[in-house]
Amino acid sequence: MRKESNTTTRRGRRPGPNSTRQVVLEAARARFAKHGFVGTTIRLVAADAGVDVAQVMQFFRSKDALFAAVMAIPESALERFDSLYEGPDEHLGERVVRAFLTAWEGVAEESEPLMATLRGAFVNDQAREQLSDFIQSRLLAGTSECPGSDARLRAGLVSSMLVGMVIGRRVIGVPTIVAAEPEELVRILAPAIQQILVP
Amino acid sequence: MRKESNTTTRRGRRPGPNSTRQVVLEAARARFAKHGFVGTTIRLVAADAGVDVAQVMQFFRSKDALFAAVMAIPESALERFDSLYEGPDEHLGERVVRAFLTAWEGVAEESEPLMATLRGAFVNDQAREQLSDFIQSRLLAGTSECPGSDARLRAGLVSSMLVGMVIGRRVIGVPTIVAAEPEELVRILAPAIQQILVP
DNA sequence: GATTCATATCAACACGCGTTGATATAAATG
DNA sequence: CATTTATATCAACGCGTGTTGATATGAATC
Repeated sequence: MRKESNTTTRRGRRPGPNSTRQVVLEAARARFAKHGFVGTTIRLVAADAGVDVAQVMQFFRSKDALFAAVMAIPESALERFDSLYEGPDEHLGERVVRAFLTAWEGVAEESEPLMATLRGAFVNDQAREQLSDFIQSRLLAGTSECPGSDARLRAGLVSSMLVGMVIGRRVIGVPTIVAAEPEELVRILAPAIQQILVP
Repeated sequence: MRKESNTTTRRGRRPGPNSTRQVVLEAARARFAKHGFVGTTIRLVAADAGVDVAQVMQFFRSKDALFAAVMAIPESALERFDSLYEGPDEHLGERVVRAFLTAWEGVAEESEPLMATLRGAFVNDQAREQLSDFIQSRLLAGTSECPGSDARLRAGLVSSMLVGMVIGRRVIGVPTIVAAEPEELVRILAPAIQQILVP
């Protein structure tokens, strides 16, 4: 021990701006969102990022860890659902439908982790649990839960069904649903969702 | 040419009852339904059926062909949706919800191909198309389509959302939705579905 | 009994995957 | 300059996969 000093005396080269790590993460986000967990290979992600394969393993420890880093749902997406119950009750359905549409179809930084989670939920346990939690309790985050009611079930069903709509639009690619304008979806679905949430 | 005879004079051993083929098909159906396309390996199917791996490839030509044979949606499931529009209009929503629940949760012979198609739709193009067709036009099979209306979109949305509910129940495993009784689901969802279908 | 075809078994192939180790370059410190 | 650490590159391993070919057994026909 040359330099007793403190418990931590940093020597040698300092960590850089982690620029390549960021590049890899973005490439992985896009791949996972478009092709799912099994459809995405580390080799492809590395190629997309213009980086060696081993580099990916050095930054993230494994494919699962990389996926976990990708599907961490960003704060902006969560906030979108947190304040949903604030406002007039008669427009709750409309706000909920809009929240789902913009969260899953908005900017890539927000929608890609959600798509990755969605596609991964069929194959990866961590993604399945994350999506389960999201469906189960995200809509309820802003409400006051009264026991003995079926509010939990109703909120879960709404989330589950709207996720189903997103799947029809972004995964299965049902022509009619894909072609529909967001506003048209809101017009059709809002009353039904409203009816489920506030019976 | 020893025996000129007709163009087809069958010689040698006759095809048996294809009993093992049936065993393989059932094993594959169960595997594909529970673990999806990529989660199912030919070796596991063969093991389940107590059969050699090469046997599976001999009966069905490839893994894709085996999957195609599995996910052929059985007639009984289709009929369930064909006659849905017959009956009083004010109970249409209820009938539709019930049809989805029994089709996807009924006897294995009917529900397993549907589950296999559903899980495979995220990874296999053939399954994706099959599910797309199902969502798009199965609910409309019994109705008279008037042009210029959005009946197609509404029916597609209903199917897509109810598939979403099934996913929450059978794939993601959202606790509250899993625990719900089918009758409770009908009670909550039927009015909303009704409202979408007959605006 | 010889032939012909259906059925079954075994061993192997080629491929892509996630992952690892050895090693080279580059930058910041003593 | 020497050392330490961060970053990058190369080549390979072990494994499981779908798929194939050679070959044996069994039953129906001539």
